Amino acid sequence: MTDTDDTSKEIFGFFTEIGIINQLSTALLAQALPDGVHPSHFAILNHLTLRGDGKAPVKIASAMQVTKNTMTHSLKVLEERGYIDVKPDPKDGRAKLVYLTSKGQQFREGAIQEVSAMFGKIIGPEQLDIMRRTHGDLGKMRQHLDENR
Amino acid sequence: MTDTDDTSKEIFGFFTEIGIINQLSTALLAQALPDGVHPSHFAILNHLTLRGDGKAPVKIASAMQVTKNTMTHSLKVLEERGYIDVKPDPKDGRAKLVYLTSKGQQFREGAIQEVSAMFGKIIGPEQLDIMRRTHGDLGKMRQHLDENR
DNA sequence: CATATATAGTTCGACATCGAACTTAATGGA
DNA sequence: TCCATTAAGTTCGATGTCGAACTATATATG
Repeated sequence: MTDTDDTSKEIFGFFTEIGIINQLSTALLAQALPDGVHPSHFAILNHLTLRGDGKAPVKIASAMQVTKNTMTHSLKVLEERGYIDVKPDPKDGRAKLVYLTSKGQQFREGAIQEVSAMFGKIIGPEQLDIMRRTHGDLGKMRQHLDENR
Repeated sequence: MTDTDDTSKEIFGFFTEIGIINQLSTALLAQALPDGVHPSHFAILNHLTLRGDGKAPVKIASAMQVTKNTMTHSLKVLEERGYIDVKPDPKDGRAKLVYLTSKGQQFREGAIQEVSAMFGKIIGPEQLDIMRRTHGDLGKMRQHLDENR
C-alpha cells in the first residue's frame, strides 16, 4: 500500500461522499418541487433572482455548469411554462437575453416555501453545525476545481 | 429577513456548493475514463471490487443510490462489455448475482491509473487538507440524509 | 394449505444531459 | 475591406436516470 494509493483512496472517498449527498439532496428537492419542474429548472430561476436577469443563455449555462445545448432545452421548458421571457439581444445579433416573468417569480417564491418546509423537517441543529463548519472549505474546493477544469 | 430565511439560505448554499463540486468532479472523472464508460459504470466496478461481488442487483442499486431499473440498464452495459457476469441466484428464484470478470478487474485497474494521474494534477496539498478536515462531517451528513429519506 | 403481501427484476415512456455538427453573427488580422 | 477565427444558439442522436406498471417468485398470515 503506497502513499499514492492512500491519497487516491482519500480523494475517491471524499468525492464519493459528495456524490451521495448530492444525490440524496437532489432527490429531496425534486420531491418537494411541484409538477414536472426539475431541480435544474428551479436552480435557473434561483440564479436569475439572486444574480439578476437580463443575461445571455451562455452565461447562465456557464454559471449552472451545464452545456449550451442543455441550457437551450431548459430555457425552452421554462419559457413554455411562462416563467421566463427570452428576447433577442439588441447589442449582439447572435445572443438572446433571459428575463424572469412575474409568474416565474411567484412560482419560485411558492417553491421556496415548500422546499424550506421540507428541509426543515430533515435538517436539524447538528446538520446545520456541519454545514456551517464545512461551508468555507467546500467553497474553496469548489473554487479550485472551477479554476482548474 | 427572518431567521427562517437565513437558515434556508445556509441550507441552500451548502447544497449548492455540494452540487457544483459534484458536477465538476464527475466531469473530471468522465473525462479521464476511456471509451463510453460512464462514471456510474466505473462506480459499480469499484463497488464490486471494494465491497465484494456475488451480490444481487437490488443490493448494488441501493448502495449506489439509484433505482432498480437504472441498475438493470447499467448492468446490461457492463455485461455487454464483458466486465461482469450475471448469473441466477440458486437460493432465490427471483434474484440474480453479479460477478466481476478478470476483464472487468483489468479494466478497473487501468482506469484507476488514469483517473489517479488526472486527479493528481488537480488536487494539491491544500485540497487534500480540505478533504481530511471535512470528510468526517460529510460522512455524518450523508448518513443522516440516508436515514431520513 | 391457500391466499395476500412483499420483493427481484424487467419493460415502457419520459426527460435531462451530453458531444458533435451546423447556422449565424461578431471580431481580428492581412 | 476581406477572410479566418471565435462565439451564441440550435438541432440531432445517444445515453443515464427515473416513475409506473408488469411478471415471477418468496414469504407471511389466515
